[in-house]
Amino acid sequence: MIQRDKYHHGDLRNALLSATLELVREQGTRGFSVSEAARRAGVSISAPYRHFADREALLAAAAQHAFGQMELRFATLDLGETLTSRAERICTAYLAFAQEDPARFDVMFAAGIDKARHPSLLEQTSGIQTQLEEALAPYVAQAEVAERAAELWSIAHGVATLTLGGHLHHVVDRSRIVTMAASAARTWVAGVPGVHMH
Amino acid sequence: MIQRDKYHHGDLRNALLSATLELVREQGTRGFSVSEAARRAGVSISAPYRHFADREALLAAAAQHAFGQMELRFATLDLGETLTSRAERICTAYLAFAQEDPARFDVMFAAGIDKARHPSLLEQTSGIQTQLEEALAPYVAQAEVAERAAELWSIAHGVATLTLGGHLHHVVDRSRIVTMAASAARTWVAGVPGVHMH
DNA sequence: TCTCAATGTAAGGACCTATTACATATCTAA
DNA sequence: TTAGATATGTAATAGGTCCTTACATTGAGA
Repeated sequence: MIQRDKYHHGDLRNALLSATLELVREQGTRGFSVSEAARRAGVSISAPYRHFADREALLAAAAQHAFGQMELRFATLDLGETLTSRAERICTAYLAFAQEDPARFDVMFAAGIDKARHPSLLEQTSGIQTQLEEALAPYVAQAEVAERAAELWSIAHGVATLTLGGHLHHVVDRSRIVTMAASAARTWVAGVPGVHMH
Repeated sequence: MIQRDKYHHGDLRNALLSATLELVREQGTRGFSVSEAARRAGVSISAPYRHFADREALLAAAAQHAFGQMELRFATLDLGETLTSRAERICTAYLAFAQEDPARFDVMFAAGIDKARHPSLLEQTSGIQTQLEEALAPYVAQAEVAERAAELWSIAHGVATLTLGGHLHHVVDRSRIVTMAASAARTWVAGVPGVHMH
């Protein structure tokens, strides 16, 4: 909630992005509404439409920002110098990113945004994929880097989404989820053939 | 769309479940509405509320039905007699299940259903987990069966959700997704320690 | 200083959820 | 057979959402 005595907000676009994440945090992606975001930013219900074409565009912008954060996270991650450490740290970092703010992760992957209408999201998806490929490149045959990166991503993404969905709650203790993710990555690495040390 | 000249529908509950899946298929989980489902079933807008407490309850019932189908699928799956074949076939079957009707899969995992309000979904989740554990049990140390099953599930789920989200589109050719899923499973199995043959 | 583009508001149409009061059909037991 | 009682439908309505259109205000540059 921002104090606003002026007619113009000053930074409505960002205020709406914040409110969006806040709302998703409180009520889930479906609970989010443009009206409520406007209300929290202290402007009229129609003001957001000056900045975003429609409800989905606002969600997409929030997702875009979140993808940027994820990319930054990976870019500044200490990967280590073995395939095992890299796979493990990527998996655990991915999971941590999801767990430290589930709403942000949901906006990226579970908000039902139509990618055909927001192709920039798919470009950012490619960005993540590229980062993974670069991390694996030194340890994996050139011809299969892309698919191997996708495999690793799938493992990380699977653990993250099943956990956030609550589907592993009865299986793996909350405190052990991270070690399970690392274990999955380690186990997978052990099966990756290659001349380089693992 | 069902012909109905009588005052009572006769099988409204099931008609609504069908309409729900049909709508999600056409317009996504967000595009679905109770009103439209009622319209397609040929009843008044308030009729569905005789059978389902609210919109979410209808979605949850559809999800429950879908979970049943998945369980049946796994129950009738030829697993083979090696850990490799089992992991591979589970992964590819999971992916096939998701791809042959993405809407059904989305209702299960991406409809934003509050599991606290619909705990039966989490029980069915446990059912799936149990099936996976039983498939792995002969090949994996007793103490780690649960976590290993969760790892395998994560791989399968990760490939399925990333694919349906379109995030692997630029990476892995549509026709190769299935082989990639199998590859991920195989690679993982190679890292699973155990006295039994793989 | 004046003007214009950007950014806000107000009002309204179309749709959705969910509730309440009422209508009709079906089932059960005397 | 028939009279409730119960299940399942409708109509009407309140309140919320999305988004558009017409109008208001402001700030920044000519």
